[in-house]
Amino acid sequence: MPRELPKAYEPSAIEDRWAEYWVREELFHQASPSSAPIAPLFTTLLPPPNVTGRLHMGHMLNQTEIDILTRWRRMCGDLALWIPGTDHAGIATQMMVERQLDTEGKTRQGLGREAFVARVWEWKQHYGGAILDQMKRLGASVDWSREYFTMDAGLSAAVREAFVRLHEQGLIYRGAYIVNWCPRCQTALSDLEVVHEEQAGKLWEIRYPLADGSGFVTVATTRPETMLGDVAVAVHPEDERYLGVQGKMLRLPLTVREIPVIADSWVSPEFGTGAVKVTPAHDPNDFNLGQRHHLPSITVMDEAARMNAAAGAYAGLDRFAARKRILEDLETQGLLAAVREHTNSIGKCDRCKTIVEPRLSTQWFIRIQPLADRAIAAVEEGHIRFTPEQYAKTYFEWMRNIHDWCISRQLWWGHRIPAWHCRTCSHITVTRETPAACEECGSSAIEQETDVLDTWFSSGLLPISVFGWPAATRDLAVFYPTQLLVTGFDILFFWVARMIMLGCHFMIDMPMPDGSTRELKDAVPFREVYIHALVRDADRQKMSKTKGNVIDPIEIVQRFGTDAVRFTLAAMASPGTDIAFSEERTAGYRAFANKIWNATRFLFLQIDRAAEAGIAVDLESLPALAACPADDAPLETRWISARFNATAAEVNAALEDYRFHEAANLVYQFFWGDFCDWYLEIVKLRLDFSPEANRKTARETLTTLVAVFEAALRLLSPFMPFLTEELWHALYSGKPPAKSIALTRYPQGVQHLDDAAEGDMSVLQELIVTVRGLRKDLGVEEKLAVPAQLSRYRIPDDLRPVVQRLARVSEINPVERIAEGTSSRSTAFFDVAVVYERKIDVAAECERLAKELARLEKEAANAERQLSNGEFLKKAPAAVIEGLRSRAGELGLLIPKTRAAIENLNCGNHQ
RNA sequence: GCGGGCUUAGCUCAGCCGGUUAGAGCGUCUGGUUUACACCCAGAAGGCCGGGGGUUCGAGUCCCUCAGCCCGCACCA
Repeated sequence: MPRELPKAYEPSAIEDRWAEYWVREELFHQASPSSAPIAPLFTTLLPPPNVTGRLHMGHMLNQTEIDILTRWRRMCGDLALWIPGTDHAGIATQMMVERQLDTEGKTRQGLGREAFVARVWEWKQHYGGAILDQMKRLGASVDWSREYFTMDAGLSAAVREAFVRLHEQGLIYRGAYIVNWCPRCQTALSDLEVVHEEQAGKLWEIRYPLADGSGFVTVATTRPETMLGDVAVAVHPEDERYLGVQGKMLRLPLTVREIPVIADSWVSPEFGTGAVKVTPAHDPNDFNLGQRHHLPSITVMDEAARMNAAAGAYAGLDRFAARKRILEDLETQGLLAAVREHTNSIGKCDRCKTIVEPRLSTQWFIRIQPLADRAIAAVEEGHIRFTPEQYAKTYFEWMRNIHDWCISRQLWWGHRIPAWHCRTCSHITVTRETPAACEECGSSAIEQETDVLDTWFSSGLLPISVFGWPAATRDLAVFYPTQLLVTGFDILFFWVARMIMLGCHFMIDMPMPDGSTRELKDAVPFREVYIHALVRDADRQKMSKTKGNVIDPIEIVQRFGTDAVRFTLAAMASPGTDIAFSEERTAGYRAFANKIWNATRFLFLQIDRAAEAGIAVDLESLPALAACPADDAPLETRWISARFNATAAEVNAALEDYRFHEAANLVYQFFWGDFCDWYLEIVKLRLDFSPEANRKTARETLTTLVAVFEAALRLLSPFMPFLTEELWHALYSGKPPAKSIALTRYPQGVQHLDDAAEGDMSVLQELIVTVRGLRKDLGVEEKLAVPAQLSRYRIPDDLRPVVQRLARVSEINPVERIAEGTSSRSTAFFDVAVVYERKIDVAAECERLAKELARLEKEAANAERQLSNGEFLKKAPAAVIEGLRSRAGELGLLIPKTRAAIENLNCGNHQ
């Protein structure tokens, strides 16, 4: 049956079809094995994108990397399981729906909690799948039957169980502390959800009069509006300037209150005036100070950061309006002593960029130290390995300075905290099942906590919850710990660190499948973490909506094809280095795909021609053939097999270490450089199917050609799954040995399969390239074949036509000595000359030779020096010395040759 | 303040455990429709590997230092 491919590679024509096929056929479904698995496991979780998300380059990089590894491991014979899902993303999703309501003139509050949450679910059903649909289109080889959502019933039950258990263990507490508060979202935030920005601000110095009228104490502040909540002024106990005022009372300006001057060594005398106002309700440090000195707290702002009744005349003003007014009033009263320029770092809400207000409020916290201790041990003891390694350091840095985790959020969308407040006795009941009455006093007047949990609480449980924890499921027994997590550094603390803490904490209590006690090494959620880089634009700028330099992966994919974009990301994904994404590069890899496409067309043409001559390729035995050609096979056959095997071995080794860029470049180099540029061109001469030709040669050549090609497709498959799937199916013309190339075996390869063939071939290649260069120098027209002379080397007879054809020479004759007056080149293995009447540019040639000679002499001197150095001979490895010796031998030959050539051209007279 | 990273060809980047002549893609220049491919083929030019010092038989690679750029973390009002 003739195989036909359109002339040009058109990715859009094939990709949708295969993407749909892979999902429809459930090719990547991985059930949990019923007995102990015989193959190694390869399990990984998709970092769950927000349901509100649209796919961006970061997702695409992440998915490309995981997919390459998963497809590779699967083809290597592992039980490969990649689990997809989405995160409910509390604040982000709530904001999205609120914005939608806003366009309808509605508000969340107007709707009420229940209706609002219903509305969010509705939104989720409608739009929440978008990002996963995009993922399907990109060919991610995930098990769709295991898709999760962090608010699914099962995962919600796990969340509740985890919360209750931590509470029972005394690791969850509730209390009034200063937290980061977003006045727009009107919720508490964890430290991680606050992003700090350096900003030019002011430091105001304000005079607080002594109550006895004996003068002032001048305080310095960046937040004058909070002064209305001041309860003291603090100075360093040994600060001589203030020794006299310690313990005295001050009159707080703009109010009728009097506050004391207290002494605390936390105050640094160098900063500002050395006197600091103390506002426990609006600053974390002041809060601590207040606790130490048993001071009251006065909250002067409401949830929206407007001044409240306690702010007296300023009540109702927004915090910044209040600041302005207060400064004006102080100025008027002559109490503003100075205004200084001051840069400080301002905390903003990660989601909405509103300036965060430290606020005293009652929240739920996790006592994190015990969890952190174990999480540190897990990495220290090597149970979890980070790549690149430096991230382990970052991880430790954070873990060792960790603060308790504020897990309550004043939102409606999320996992509601399983705690019930008793209106009668105000006891709080925390239970797994919704209680009917207060566990303390039995009153039925109980109400569930209105707060929900931080989104990262549920995603932090994913490695256990996706497998059915707290139940002791088969999945959990088999698949936990997972092998690998691939993610970006931006969620190292948010997510990776939390999974390690929560995973270790809960799983250490769960016995191993055989009933033995679980050790830390088996309690970790994953054994390896690979942190990938950031995708930037072509100018290395961070992509951002405000800059307008966001590259939409879908748009790029439409223009260049998924395979080309995947390959670009892989080829640029050197661990630890950000990716400057450039379209030119992607265009280059589409060209690569097109190159393979056309090589395939050539191949099919040959198969058809052979078939017409009655020669058939045995497709069934193909995969076995690429490995090991016969000893008496032609050089190019042995060479391409050796090259393929070496490439495959190196690709496997590179993937083992997450060196995606090396793996990709190796395949690229092999396919384009070795296979297309050399092998196909050589083979063209052997593929003679005419009756008078040697049919055995033709058949064997064709078989090797097809076998190597088929194996190379498999090698490329994890990187370019669509193209390879299409061509592989086409090769087998509708009768493939498997449902997908993704289910075939990955070539493992062997290094040094045939070094002799590689060595011989590289001399031949050098010869051809050298002659081409000579032809060019002599200005020989491209079409014209000219004679050449060769000494010190004998071309194998069967390759003579190949050299003639590829070097474009009419005849290449072995000679004793190259004739005088011809243009020649010498290498370590041969001297070759092209005979052509056209005069060469003698001056240019002399210059080239002079440069060449200088280079060779320098290198020779260098080699000489090393080889006469006793220390070198004593300490350097034998292979290095041997290599240098043989190179020195070559140089000893080349230098006189080059000198002779210079002589020959009479260069001295042409300078 | 603490921690980390980067600086190699015009551009974007590779260069693993230190080892013979530092690579790729793009761009540039020259010449080309040859049994698939102009999304192609052939050839070429282009590098004191940021500066300085050290360790070593040997340094782009290891150490120190300086300069420039970037990124995390942090309660200094």
